[in-house]
Amino acid sequence: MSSPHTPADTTTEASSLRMATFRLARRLRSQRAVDTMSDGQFAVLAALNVHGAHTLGELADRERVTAPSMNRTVNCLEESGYLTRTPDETDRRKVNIALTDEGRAVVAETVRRRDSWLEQALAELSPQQRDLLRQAADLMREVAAR
Amino acid sequence: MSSPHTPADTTTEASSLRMATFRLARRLRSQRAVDTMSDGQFAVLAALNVHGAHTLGELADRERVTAPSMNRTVNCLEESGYLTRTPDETDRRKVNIALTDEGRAVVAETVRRRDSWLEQALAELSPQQRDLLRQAADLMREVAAR
DNA sequence: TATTGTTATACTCTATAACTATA
DNA sequence: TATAGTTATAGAGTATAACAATA
Repeated sequence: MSSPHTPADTTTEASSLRMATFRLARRLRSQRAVDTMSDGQFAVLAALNVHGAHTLGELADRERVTAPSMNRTVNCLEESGYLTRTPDETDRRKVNIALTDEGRAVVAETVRRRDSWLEQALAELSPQQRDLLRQAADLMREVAAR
Repeated sequence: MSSPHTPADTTTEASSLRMATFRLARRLRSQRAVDTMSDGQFAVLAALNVHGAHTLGELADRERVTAPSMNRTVNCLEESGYLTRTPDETDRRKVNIALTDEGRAVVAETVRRRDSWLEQALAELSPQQRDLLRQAADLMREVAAR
């Protein structure tokens, strides 16, 4: 047992990493209040930017949302001119979704803006600490892919 | 420039950590699909559990939501019997919000359930890798507190 | 008949504005 | 008059169910 007002045993390895992850994620999310795009919208543009064109179903699976939800998000991004829908040549039920040049530009700008706060925070750490976080990021991706 | 379908320079230190953090946070969040409580509701119970009683405004500030939003969340948790509202003795405009025994129990149970997936994932890593993540969690908390 | 995408509709969470009670 | 909390109402995002088009 610890002090009177901290009765929870939040000291396990997993709890510590879970709480740290949620806290940093929340902090990063609050930092992007400057731009108007939602997390979900940006995640779609980022996925298209990194992995190339997707069908609607592929995007929905990747982002773990339903097809109607993804459809709404894609509609919004299409209206904004950030992506295009093109019927698939070989299977005309499918729709290929791809970034426009403007979409690519908005990804680059959003990444730049979102990362600037984190870059400043990392700059205050030692080279050893930054290297540790770099390795940790790889492990976190590995764990998340499980 | 890199390969044709990966035009973004998402390879900076900050981008890598940001993406890994969001990805792991999303994975952890999806893993708690078994319980009915939302992230926001659980965060309130966890804050009360760790830091003791709060007023409504303090909870809203801590969770970075508006007072009406927090009010709704607190209403829901009060109906479920997880917390109590008590008018403040010295300033009767304020309301002190505190966990019930049932609230404390549900925090402990939820933490246990949410962490079990992560514990299994961590068990597949080497002791060195787990130690690295332990240190990284401390650094992430430090960065988030900035 | 199965699959892909879309539309219709409802629910949850959050926000702003307006209101009540107390300082 | 200012502050803490609450209520009223609206907007964003997500879900399930139903539908259309194609394989």
